[in-house]
This record gives sequence, structure tokens and C-alpha cells, in this order.
Amino acid sequence: MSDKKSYYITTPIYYVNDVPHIGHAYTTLACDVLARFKRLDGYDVMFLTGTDEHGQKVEKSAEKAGVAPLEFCDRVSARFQDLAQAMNFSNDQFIRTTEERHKISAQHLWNRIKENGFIYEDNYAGWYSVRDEAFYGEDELTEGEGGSKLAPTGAPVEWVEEPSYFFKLSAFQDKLLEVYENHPDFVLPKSRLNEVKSFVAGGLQDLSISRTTFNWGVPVPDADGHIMYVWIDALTNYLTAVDYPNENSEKFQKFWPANVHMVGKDILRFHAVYWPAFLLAADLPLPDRIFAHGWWTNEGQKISKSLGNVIDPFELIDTYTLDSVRFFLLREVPFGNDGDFSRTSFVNRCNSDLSNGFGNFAQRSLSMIFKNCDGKIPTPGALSAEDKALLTGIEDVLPQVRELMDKQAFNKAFDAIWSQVAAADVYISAQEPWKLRKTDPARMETVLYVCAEAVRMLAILMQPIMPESIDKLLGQMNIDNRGFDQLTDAHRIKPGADLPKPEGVFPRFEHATDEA
RNA sequence: GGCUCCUUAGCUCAGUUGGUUAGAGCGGUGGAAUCAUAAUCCAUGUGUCCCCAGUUCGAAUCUGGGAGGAGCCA
Repeated sequence: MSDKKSYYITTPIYYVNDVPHIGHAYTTLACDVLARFKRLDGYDVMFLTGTDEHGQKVEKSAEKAGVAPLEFCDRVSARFQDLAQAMNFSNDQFIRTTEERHKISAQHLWNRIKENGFIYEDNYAGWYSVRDEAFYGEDELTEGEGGSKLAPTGAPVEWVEEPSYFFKLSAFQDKLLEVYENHPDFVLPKSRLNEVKSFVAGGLQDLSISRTTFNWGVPVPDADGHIMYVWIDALTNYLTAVDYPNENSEKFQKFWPANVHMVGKDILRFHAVYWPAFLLAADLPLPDRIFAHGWWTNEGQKISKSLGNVIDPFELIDTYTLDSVRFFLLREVPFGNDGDFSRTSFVNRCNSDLSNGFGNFAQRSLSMIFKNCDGKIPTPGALSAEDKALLTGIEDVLPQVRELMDKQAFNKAFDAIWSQVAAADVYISAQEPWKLRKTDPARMETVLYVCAEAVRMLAILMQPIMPESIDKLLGQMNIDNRGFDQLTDAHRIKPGADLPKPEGVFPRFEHATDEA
């Protein structure tokens, strides 16, 4: 491992009871783009995703399927690994909570918190829903058919009474509020931080963190029959992946604490309240940032299994090509907001930004070079003010994008890049190399050189979001060095380099003609 | 029920600590060009800045009230 700066980013681990859908793809995509960006920007990156495989629900699902729990997990976890493959995710690890290393890690964390006096044994009594894996207060319940009790979610609940270990969450209220106060970017977007603050300010109750009614999980150390309950097990994966409990390991030293835990807004509380409390209780440093992103609707409608409008990422890729999907998901909506997935806006966005925008600029530039410069990158003369303005405009975009990416403002970052695509189109229109061909071939070569250079730099900037397409494009241009350190005039594209007949890399999409 | 946030052009949204003619992208309309994936470029917006009242020399921007919507909590 080098002494480069480090960047550790995580997705939540996905619950194996679920089938991969657009939401999973979205969360991991955001992390993938950040991970790729940081690698290109010279960081050592640890990008982690994986599956959460414990719990009563999994145990029951396995039973229903007639297989052992682990076999069930193997099967479903594989679907998430397939998704990572299909989406071209560049995760460095895929962790599973059923791994032995994780058991060791979770138990060690437990012991450490216990030694510090934040775990105690008591009895738990209350209404519990297996389906939701959550406890409910009496006043939250509604009356169902035949007098049965139902959770607010409509799930059946049962009265549960059992011994349980508790985490002294209540002891961390002030410390947590202090964290939020001193690190205003600890939770983004800001509106989510406000929610978290008010939740914590409203008072914290101790958490039941073990169960005795099922077996599929990490056993509580020295406590027969107790299994760690949900979050303390799951969240610890972020530590496991960097070698915890071996705090002296190179990985741990380099990557902990994490820079960003990416989460969906539904699990923000666990990451922004429970997780830092666990870490504080174990004397471990806190991550820099929890980012809670929004949800997608489908053609304006809330997505739900019962409505049958779940968006299948595999199908999407099939229909629209991978990089278009990647691009749309992060370009269309301010990250953090909810967004609507509509076929019309998808086609509009991809056609105008990719096919008509960057794709067309690249194609017209390279094509003119191919036809008019012997299939080689031309040799430029002295650069005019316009030439320089375009190139420095693109160079200047990197620091802007860097800053925006550090705030997970994907949509603004791409905005900044695409404003330079527009500048490039304005440039070529003004320079009119197709006229220069007859009037001033030398100047034409300079203009086309500048265009090729613009394509090179823009493409390098776009790698994180569309790795496959850009790889093809840069491949056509024979550009081998693709890091962000190449975005200076010291690394201009080489005159005389071969340029084969260019092929467009961004397909144009047709609007669906009619609703079915 | 409590708390927080939102409501700006046809659509999606920007609008910094209140200050001159309120912006962008997309779409629409007109024109130019023809190298390019019929792509591109130029021009083009008389918007009740949700409503009402107030503070101020001056408010989309602050205060109060109201309407509609969202989120978190109970």
C-alpha cells in the first residue's frame, strides 16, 4: 500500500431477503462513481459493499425454501454480486456477514462496548413484528381481523418477553448532539441532519441488542442462547472489512474511519445515531459523513411490490445500455432528493447530453480529423486566445468537480462538466474547421487538434460515471494515461498519433411511440 | 398531534449575508450552418417569485397569519 491519501466508502450491506432492485443499484452506483473519481484523483480507495445475511426473517425464509440458512444466503447474496458485475461496480470487497472474520469482529466490538460499561442485561417485553424486524409500542398498534394486533405497517405483531442485552444509548445523547454540532457535514443533506438532531434531542432509549428466539446470527459472547440483534451485527461490517479487530493492520490504519457511509434515507437513523454511539462506546473514531439519498418513483408512482412497478436494474441495462443508465441515475436528480424515473425523461436526458452533446462533439471532431488529417492527430500551430480559453476552461473544471464530488453533489458536478461540452460546441461552431479546410488548412489542423484535446480531457473527467463507454472512446484515441493528473497542458494529446475511423459510443434512443 | 422543510417560466430546478432590468437546463418559436449520431450554433420568456398583512428607503429573500405539499417523530 502506498502513502497516497486514502478514501474509504461503503454501501449499506443489502438484506438477502430482498431481490436486487433499482434502489440497491442506485446506492452502490453513487459509491462506485465516488470511488472511481477518487482513484483517478490519486487516492488509495477502499470501496465496500456486501450482504447482510442474519436474522429471523432470513432463518424463516430459508426454512420455507427448505434449505439451510447459509445455502439460502449463498444463493441470494450471489444475486447482489451479479448486480455489481452487471453495473460495472468497482468495489474492492464484497463482504458477507456470515463470514467468520465478521463474527470475530462483531464479537470483539461487543466485548469492547461491554467492557466500557455500555451493555447490560435485562428483560425485554413488548410487541414485535417478525416481518418488520421491529418493536412497537402499544399505542402504535391497530386492531386487525378478529382482534389481532397489527403494526402501523400492517404487519402482524406478537407479544414477546425475553431476557435481552441492552445498549446504553441513552448515555450518548449529549455526545451525539455535540458531534452534530461540531461536524455540520456529518450528515448530508442538511435537512436530514436536522431530522437526526431533533430525534436525538427528543431523548434516546436504550436499545435491545440481543434476542433469544432465533439462532441465525452472531452469538453474543459468553451468553448462551443470545444472538446479536440486527444493527450491531450489520453495522460492524464496516469495521470488519478493514481488518477489525486488528487495529494495527495496515488496512485499518489506512482506511478507518470511513470517509462516507452511503445509505438510503430509510436507514439513516441507524447510521447517524446508533452507529456513532456504538463507535463512541468502543472508543473508535467516527466516520466523516453519512449521506442519505432519496428514492425513485416509477413514472410518478411510488414503487412497491404490490403495485408491481418495481424497476429491475438488469432489465434497464438491457433496454438502455449500462452507461446510459448509470448516467441518468446520477445526472437527472439532485443527489439526496427523491427522483422520478420516467422513460421520457430518460430518453430526453441521454439523447441531449450524451448523443447530441458530448457524443456528437467527439464524433464530429474525430471524424473530421480522420477524414482530413490522414487519420492522425494533427500538429497544431500557435494557439489562439479562443483555443486557449476552451482548454483552460476544461482544465479549470476539475477543481470545481472535485469540490462538488466531496459533497456528493453529482448532479452539479456533471453540470459543470457538461457546461464545458457546450463550450466546446460553441468553439467548433465559431472556428468552422469545415471552412478552414479550404481557406486555411494549417489553422484547421490547429482547431481540430484543440477539439481532440477537448475530447480527451472531457472524456477523462467522465470516466467515473461512464467507465465502459469512455474506455472505448479513449481507446479509439489511443490515450493510455487517464488519471486526472493528465488534465494539464503538460500532457496534451500527441500530434501524429494514429486515429482510426471513429465510432459513436452513445446510442440515440427513440421515444416509446405509444403506451401499450 | 409535535417538530422541520418546501411552494420561483410549459416541465425540472438555481437564486449567496434583503438592493439596480429574477436566472439555468429541457421544451416551444424564428434564423444560420451542413464537419457530425437530422446532431450543432445564434436569437427569443409581459413569470401575481403560493396568498394576505407587516418590518424596511427597498423583500423571491426578514416577521406574523393562511392555503397546499413533503419529511421526521409520537
